[in-house]
Amino acid sequence: MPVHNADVAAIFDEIADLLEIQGANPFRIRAYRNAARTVQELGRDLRELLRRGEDLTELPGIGDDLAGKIAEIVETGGCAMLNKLHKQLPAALTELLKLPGLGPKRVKALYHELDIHTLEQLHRAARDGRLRELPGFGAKTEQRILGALEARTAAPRRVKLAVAAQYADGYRDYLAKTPGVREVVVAGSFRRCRETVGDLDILVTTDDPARAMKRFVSYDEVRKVLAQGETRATVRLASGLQVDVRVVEPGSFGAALHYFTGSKAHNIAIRRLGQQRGLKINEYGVFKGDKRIAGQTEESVYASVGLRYIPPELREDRGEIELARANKLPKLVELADLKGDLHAHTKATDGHHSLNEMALAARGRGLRYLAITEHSRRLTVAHGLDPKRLLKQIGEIDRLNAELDGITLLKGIEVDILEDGGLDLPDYVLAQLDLVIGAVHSQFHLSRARQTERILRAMDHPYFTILAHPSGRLLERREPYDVDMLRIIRKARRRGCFLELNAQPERLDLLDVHCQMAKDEGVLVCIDSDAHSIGEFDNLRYGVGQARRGWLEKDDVLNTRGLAEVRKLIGRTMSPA
DNA sequence: GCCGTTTTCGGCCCGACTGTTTTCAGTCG
Repeated sequence: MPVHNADVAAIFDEIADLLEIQGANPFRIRAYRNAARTVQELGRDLRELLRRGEDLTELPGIGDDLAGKIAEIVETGGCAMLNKLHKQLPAALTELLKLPGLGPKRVKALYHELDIHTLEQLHRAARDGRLRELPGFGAKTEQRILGALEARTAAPRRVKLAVAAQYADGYRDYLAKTPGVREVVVAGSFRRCRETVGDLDILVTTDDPARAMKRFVSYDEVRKVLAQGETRATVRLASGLQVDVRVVEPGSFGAALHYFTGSKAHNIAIRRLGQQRGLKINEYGVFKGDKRIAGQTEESVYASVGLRYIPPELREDRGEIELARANKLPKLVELADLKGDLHAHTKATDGHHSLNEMALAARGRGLRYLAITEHSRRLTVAHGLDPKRLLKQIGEIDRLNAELDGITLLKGIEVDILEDGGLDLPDYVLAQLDLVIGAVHSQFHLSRARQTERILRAMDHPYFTILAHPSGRLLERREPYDVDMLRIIRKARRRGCFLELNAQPERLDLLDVHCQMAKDEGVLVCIDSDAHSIGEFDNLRYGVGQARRGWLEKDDVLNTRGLAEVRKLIGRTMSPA
């Protein structure tokens, strides 16, 4: 079985868990966790890096020891150190750590005092009232563990960004109406535009903290108050979503917003910079001794450590701090930069609105061009178009364009890439289109080599313009297929094709790390709604968020250009080689 | 275990809330 980056990360995380239960040096534990994160988010395959003989110690947080362990895991699939730990502690203990209220100290106590090392044993002991006898445990802790065990299968862990937005907007508006409240901002991974969020983090500044806190916990969607203090509280909504609120006085707004936006890794890096300058940075401000020298705005926090303001989407400690110091941060693309959308469907296939309705809706969003790209015949569930129906639509688009004012429809197709890399429609039809989007909708489980060859071959087709949703993942439902993205991106550069960043909330595909890779290789990305109805043009905002997480600037995005230039760029790829 | 505009050794971010205590450890973000 090939070893993936995620497998290496899982091993490092398990080592960290077990070391934690053993009470090892916390900084050593953190080193394993940092390495797991680095590997997970790398965007390039460790197998490839090793094969090319690249030096893994160049990666942040990877030194000689961890580089050696990565090589060992990639080669053998296992890790001697983890095996050794398994001889000392049962592997299942790491499952216990995932329960709320159970950290390393308590898990250690459970194991040594009660010989508990599985969830089943824990469940039995909690029911029998044996947990409360342990030092550091009590009746409440026992109840909490029991509750967590019994609710375990319920409530999905993370929700898609677009779903979180529905809850976030309502809660924010409700809090903003509280007397005394000045600002309400949804921070956390939501503000950083992560594709999924685990909870909502809301920051409130107010002159009357007690009143704001009281109002927070009495929101009508609150099912349970999990914690409540004077400045911080946590609730669970009826939907299962967890929401944290933090209340600070207005003078701390910037520092609190920075702290509450994260990411954790970014915050740690910033605080370390502060420390080096003799400053202490916390959620109340930046302090020199007892004196607050910054914190009213986020800009002031960054300035205190000699940095330019860093947009939330970049705050992942992936190199943004070094660029901010050198004043070389990218000027990220914005929603208003988009001039068109190159992927949409109508009711001719699986969409819900007509050509005209889609055109008017797109124009209403300020777009100047919209490509109609139906599915092709092979996708029968979507009522995909055969040559005859596609030719008919081409005629309809030509007629409609003659009438439309302020927007132009482009003629396209989202054609299936067949298993052998061929396209699902004949050349004589594709030749009549403005653009051809190729998409993988079947055979997701081919080997890496075959899947990559399949896509590369499709991209060699003279009419191929854009690769749709390049990884194929569906959040929470389907993992990305195994492909060599760097080869695909380099092929796109040679062929003059483009990669789509599909803005559907469950896709958000191109992934952020691959956006960066495309940018580095000089390949333009196209942010498309893939709208199946007039409301789905809203999704472009999530596509832009993802692009920003991928460091893309206006010039890195194909459809920030006007129609004439886009025609020129896509026309170049359409001419048969 | 990593790392270096003070360092190849000695550091490594910082604070709130809960429950079990009777001054604080553990957990969480």
